[in-house]
Amino acid sequence: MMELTRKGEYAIRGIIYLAQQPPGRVSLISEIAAASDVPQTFLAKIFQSFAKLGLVTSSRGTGGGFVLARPASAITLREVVEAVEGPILPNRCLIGNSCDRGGPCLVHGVWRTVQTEVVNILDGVTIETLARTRES
Amino acid sequence: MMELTRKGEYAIRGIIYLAQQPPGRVSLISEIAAASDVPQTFLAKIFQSFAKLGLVTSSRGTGGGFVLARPASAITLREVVEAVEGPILPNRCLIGNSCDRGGPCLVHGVWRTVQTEVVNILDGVTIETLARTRES
DNA sequence: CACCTTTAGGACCAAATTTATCCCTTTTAT
DNA sequence: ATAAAAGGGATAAATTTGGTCCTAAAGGTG
Repeated sequence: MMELTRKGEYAIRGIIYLAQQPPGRVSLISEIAAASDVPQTFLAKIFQSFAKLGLVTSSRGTGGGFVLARPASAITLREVVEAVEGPILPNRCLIGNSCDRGGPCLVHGVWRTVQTEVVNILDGVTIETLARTRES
Repeated sequence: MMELTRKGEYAIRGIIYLAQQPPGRVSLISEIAAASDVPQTFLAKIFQSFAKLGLVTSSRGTGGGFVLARPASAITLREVVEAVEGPILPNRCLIGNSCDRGGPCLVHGVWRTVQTEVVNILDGVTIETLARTRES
């Protein structure tokens, strides 16, 4: 359970690739897709999300492509994951605290703890850190 | 992301109901389903899994039904969740450490941390605790 | 034994989600 | 103009989710 989907994996691979380019260097979606080993059209959708959320800057036409909108050290893994997978919510009842069935559910507190922990971990990892990691 | 499915929710509701019964009291699947507000045939499958894993004891025929196989204090939320949702694996690459694409993936360590944290949280909560919780 | 009750297990199915692909539009540089 | 790129919508196959249904097996009871 709790699995990241392909979309999430692709998103991470793609943005790490961008972070590994020389600062300011514009990358084509075709280039990122090839390097990250991700279907190009699918990755294009992912980067559209990134652009809408302000994680990357896109430009069209000749010489266009994608660049990080902020330093990689200012983009967290949480932002990247949530950009394509939505908010980290281990249980539906955490949305608006609506557990239904009369009264809050008994596991509410546990899931809130899980959510907080996972968010903290992912917030503590930047794309810069990942881009520099050699292994592990 | 990371959402528990209905199956997981139903599993938790069902086993908490069992834990709230007087010790040794046998419950019918129809009774548990009605009380937990879960489709009966679906819950039956869930309790089959519980029985196979030794979380509950089942008996057939007149007077049959389900009882906890151990004290509720000795059944963790993790066991219940994993019984129906499979192991807690935030990323596929944690299965056998096979990240593919030549070399371990850069996020491997992060996902392992997430996995460990979540497992620890869920291992720290017993069904007895949940059964006694009034709210939150 | 015959019959009823209850779980076990397999087959099946509809809906939702995932994992894409395709095509046309818009923007921009030359 | 034209070519190069991303933007955005429609579509679709595959997989997963969320069930249902039917028959079998096991265990009591008269």
